Amino acid sequence: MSAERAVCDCTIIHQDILDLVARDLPDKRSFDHLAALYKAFSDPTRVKILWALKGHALCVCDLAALLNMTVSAVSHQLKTLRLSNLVKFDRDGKVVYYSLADDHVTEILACGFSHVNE
Amino acid sequence: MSAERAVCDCTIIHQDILDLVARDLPDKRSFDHLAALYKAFSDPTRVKILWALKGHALCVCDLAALLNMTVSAVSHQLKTLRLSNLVKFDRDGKVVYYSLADDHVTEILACGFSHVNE
DNA sequence: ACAACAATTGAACAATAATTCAAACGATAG
DNA sequence: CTATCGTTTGAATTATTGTTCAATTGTTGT
Repeated sequence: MSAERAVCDCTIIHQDILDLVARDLPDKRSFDHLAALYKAFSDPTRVKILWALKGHALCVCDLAALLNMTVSAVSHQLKTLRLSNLVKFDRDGKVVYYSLADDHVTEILACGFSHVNE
Repeated sequence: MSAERAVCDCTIIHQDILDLVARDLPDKRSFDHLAALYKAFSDPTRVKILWALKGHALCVCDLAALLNMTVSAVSHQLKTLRLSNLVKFDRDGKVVYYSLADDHVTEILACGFSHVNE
């Protein structure tokens, strides 16, 4: 009775393996971070932006022209990329130049891309 | 006049670099696939599932117990992982065992995880 | 100070997504 | 055949998300 019931109402079939897996499972926070990282890559527009920034720093206007999107839409996406620490920016007068934050971004892009072209 | 207006109403600042970037930009389809791949990894529940399956094949009930979630919720997520070709399953009587589809999944997991623990 | 331009922001809207609940399916055991 | 168990499915609900539009910020040139 009472609220002690587990969420899984099945017979746990492989308790031994479960314990084994659970023992060296990273903590919740790690998984949240990992998922958040992938989420930043999970939109076509954002992936295109990151890909375009791989070689050259570009301004918002360049990206908008390249992707055939409004400056506003691109800027919104750049903000989420900023908050995920995937891009950095440099202001030069009125123009803001975006570039990749570090080499990890390129690596993750390459990693996923090599999977897509199996 | 008329509808020939580009989406970007700014002065295009770096047309030369833009042409350069645009020339060897993969096609739209590639980016869609890439984003879809990352999207499959973009949920904490799914990442946990994939991580747990890294070493051992597990049944739905095991996963539900491990993640402290309902069997239904886990099954729904397994379906999206199936549709993304990230997991495969094997039926043995009433029990369905899930495992990773191929080594790429492990690689992508490792790639992201190494970035999270910079 | 003022106008012009690049970029950002916030509200609004439509589209997606994750979980819950109830019902159904598939396989096994009695 | 019926009951049971593991799993799947569909509808419903709540929460997020990507884009648009209008307004604003920040910088430069006159």
